[in-house]
Amino acid sequence: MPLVIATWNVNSIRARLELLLGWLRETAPDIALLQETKVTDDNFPRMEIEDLGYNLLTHGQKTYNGVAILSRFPLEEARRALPDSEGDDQARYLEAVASLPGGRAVRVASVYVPNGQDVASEKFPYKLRFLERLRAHLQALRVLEETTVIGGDYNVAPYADDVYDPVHLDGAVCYHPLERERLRAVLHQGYYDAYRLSQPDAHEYSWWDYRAGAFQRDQGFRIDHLLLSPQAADRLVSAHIDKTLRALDKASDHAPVLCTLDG
DNA sequence: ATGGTTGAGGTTCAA
Repeated sequence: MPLVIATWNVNSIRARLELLLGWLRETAPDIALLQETKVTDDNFPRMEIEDLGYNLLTHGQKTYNGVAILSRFPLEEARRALPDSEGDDQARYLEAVASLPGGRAVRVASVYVPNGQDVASEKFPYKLRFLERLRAHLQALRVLEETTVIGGDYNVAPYADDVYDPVHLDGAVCYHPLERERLRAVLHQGYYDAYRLSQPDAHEYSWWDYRAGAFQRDQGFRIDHLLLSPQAADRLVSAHIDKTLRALDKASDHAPVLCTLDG
């Protein structure tokens, strides 16, 4: 039975609820990893999502950030922050183990890497530190040799093929050499970018600015990723970006990214 | 063109 796992920065779960519910009904991912829910856990629209057959874990805060995991399978071992997060109260990481039929399991996480705002702002070094903490945690997970899918808005385009104008954008936030290096450090220790593994030569993006007609001009960045452990990469069938969601009215500025694993 | 748009929530900040 194929297993479909998606990541999507919804840019407010409440503003996007009708779009999300329609997408869940039509696309029916087995597991959906959501970011920028922008709501505290007590105000999360649980019932509408649970009514579609999903188990739900949330980790949110007021106004900003917030992550969630939706799963057709039971979720266990929830973790709501990266290790060494003392002094960081931003809701950006949620991890759990989904128990699949037949005694199998997949560890998943929904991560919302800080945007960084501007290379000169104090938010940029916070972004770099967050990426390093993420790298260290994924290194620790790797020794478990599990099927693991870390999905999210990484706010980093790793390579030149992942932005619309790599020459002009070099050094810009989300395509600065220091953050590309930090994301690649995650990849180099043995995690695989599902989309790039499935589509080595494609030029598609997952985020387009709301402003200046960026989507119509296809001036985007591929910053939303599904990172696979070697055991998950072994099972990868395909991956794609669902750009149709970005074209709808009341769209998020991000499109969902999906992968299919076999077995 | 330091503009442009969206969301939350409050008279601006973050993306």
